[in-house]
Amino acid sequence: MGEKLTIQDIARLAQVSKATVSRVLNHNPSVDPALRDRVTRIVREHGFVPNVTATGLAGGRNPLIGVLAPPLTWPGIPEIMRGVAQYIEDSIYELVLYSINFERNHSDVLDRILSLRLVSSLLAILPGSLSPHLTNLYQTGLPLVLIDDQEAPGDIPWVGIDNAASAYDATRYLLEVGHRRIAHIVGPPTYYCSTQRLAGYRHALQCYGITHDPAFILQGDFEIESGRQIAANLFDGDRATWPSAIFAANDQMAFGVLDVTTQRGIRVPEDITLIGFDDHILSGYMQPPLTTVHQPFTEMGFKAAEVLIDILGATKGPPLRRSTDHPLHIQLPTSIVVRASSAAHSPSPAP
Amino acid sequence: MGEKLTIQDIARLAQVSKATVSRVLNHNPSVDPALRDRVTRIVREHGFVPNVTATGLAGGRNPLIGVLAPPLTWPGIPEIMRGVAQYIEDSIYELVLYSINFERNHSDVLDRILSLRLVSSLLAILPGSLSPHLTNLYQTGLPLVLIDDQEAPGDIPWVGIDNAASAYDATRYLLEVGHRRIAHIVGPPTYYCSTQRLAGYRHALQCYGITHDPAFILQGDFEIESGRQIAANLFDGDRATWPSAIFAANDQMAFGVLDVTTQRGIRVPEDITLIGFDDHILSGYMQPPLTTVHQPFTEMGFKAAEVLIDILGATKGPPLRRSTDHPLHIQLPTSIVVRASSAAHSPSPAP
DNA sequence: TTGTATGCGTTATCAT
DNA sequence: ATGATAACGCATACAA
Repeated sequence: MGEKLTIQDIARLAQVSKATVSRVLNHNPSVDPALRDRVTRIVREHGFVPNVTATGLAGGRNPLIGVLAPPLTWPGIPEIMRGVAQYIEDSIYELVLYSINFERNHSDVLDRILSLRLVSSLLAILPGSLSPHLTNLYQTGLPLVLIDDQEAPGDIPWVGIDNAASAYDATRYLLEVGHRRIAHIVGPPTYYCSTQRLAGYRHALQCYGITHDPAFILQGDFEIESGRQIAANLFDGDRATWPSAIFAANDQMAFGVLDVTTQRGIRVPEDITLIGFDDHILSGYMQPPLTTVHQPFTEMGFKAAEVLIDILGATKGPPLRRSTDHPLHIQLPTSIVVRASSAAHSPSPAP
Repeated sequence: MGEKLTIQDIARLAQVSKATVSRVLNHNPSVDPALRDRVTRIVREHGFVPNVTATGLAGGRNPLIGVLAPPLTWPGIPEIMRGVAQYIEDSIYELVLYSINFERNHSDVLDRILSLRLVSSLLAILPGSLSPHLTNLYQTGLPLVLIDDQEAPGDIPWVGIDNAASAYDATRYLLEVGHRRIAHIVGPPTYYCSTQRLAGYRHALQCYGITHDPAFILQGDFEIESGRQIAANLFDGDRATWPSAIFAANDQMAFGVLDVTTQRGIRVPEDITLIGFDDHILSGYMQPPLTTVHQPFTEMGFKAAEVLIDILGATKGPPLRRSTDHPLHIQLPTSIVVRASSAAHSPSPAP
């Protein structure tokens, strides 16, 4: 099993030339069926697997997919990677993981990765500051798929969710259980997902004919601490000015809000209803458990891997054949996970 | 930046032969300092990086480390991977991730991985049923490091914790705050860590002169449901028979216990004190937050990567030079994280 | 349809 | 100390 067989050995055993073995291995149609079977049998019998290194050198392409990912301890990343790994596992590809540390890595790291010529395709997860560089690389032919909610999707194949629609749904959910005074804690304004979620929130209010109250739009930064400060500030005000519900643009900020309500004895959802976004793995364990918008992280990873491998499969060696259709953007559906932070009752009977 | 320079190009630019450039690249001492500088400068100017594939084919070794890991959504795995990635990031190596699904993968998958000859070294995390196969491969020269608590460490380089000592510490902690009736929920008996933790528990009781009560040794299986059932069973009994404290061999079983205490209105820690093992990412968010033994997952990953790369560095090409010392086993220290499940008035941690 | 020969980019073994 | 040149294992253009 562990012997280092080469294509030469198989050729000798099958009484054919290396070239023929190679053709069989690569499913070249111009090979006699009988011969093909004989070679195939011997290959299988000996468990021969072509040396990836040699194949890569000779043929150009190798079955390696580079995955650029933030630290695996970030929320949602393990779930995404699980999906990626799941799809790749059933393919002929292998996964080369580049765990990037945004505080230390710059675009030269990306250059080095590609210079090694180990991987010739990339699946980038939340590339952040690397985005512009990746765009350049894509223009020059690098097969690339993005999972990114910080930048608006461009020409690059992209997998994600519809942030505006999801935020619309979350807000409408609150409206439908009777809330009319709904605040929104916004994420960093430079993030695409922040502005989209804000837009969805606004749109929902508009649809329900609710006049927009600027005091209910609260600027956060996705960190738990910002949720804490915003809540403290809000609850410092006269109770009459409080909203009856808060829609936080991510779960972490909602955690911050919960921290404050717990400290001050403000009841959730009786005094104030709370809904987050992401379905963080901790959300179901909060006190009370947090209602939130579930992001299908695993499915996103799975789909992104599928898209990339599709692109690779369609490629007949360099130069890469690019579809001239509109850019490939895949939006996966989200869903609202109702938990106790919103489930108790409606504050006022709906009309 | 993206041009495909070869060693030949550099040779031409530096007016030397490929061989010399190769020597400079590989820090071969037998090269004229002046020449070396000239070549080095040109290499840097052009950002030349040798093609990994070609290097691997010609030289045998490549800078690739295969990491065999369970699904990234398993407890502790992202933390371990974070440590692994952190160390590898600062080395010349790259990380090839093989996410293995224990329900589907068998040892033939391992064979295939090695047959590809992509990676020639492995870092295996909780290899489970792959252990015997890995042992064979190690015997035949595969550079390998294990992070595994299911099997007793053998000849293979190994990174982990001292389960017996850690369980001893946990039990002693309970004894020192006054408990004398301490139950232990044991993990699967086939796991090395289970028997070690049980041994540590027993040893601590012994040291405190406490007679061993078989009724306080409860057989679980590391799953949350077993904790639930054991607790239900325990609390069904006469209150006089209850222990005053429970030491669960992992946090998940402790979660199950907490589930039951909450349902039945049993106060923790007032009525019963609880301590777990692992410091699961959810433990600090339980109600009440769970006191537990912290496993230094990130450090374990970091250290394991360091050990493997040390081994690789000591290797002067195949055959691998093996140290004849005693097997390399590294035990990292654990620590007890005291939270409210064992300390009545400890503040609840901020998320 | 099949075999021969060349090349992929690098390292290593010879010479010089 | 440096330069040719032969591997490394495979794919492929070309010849047969």
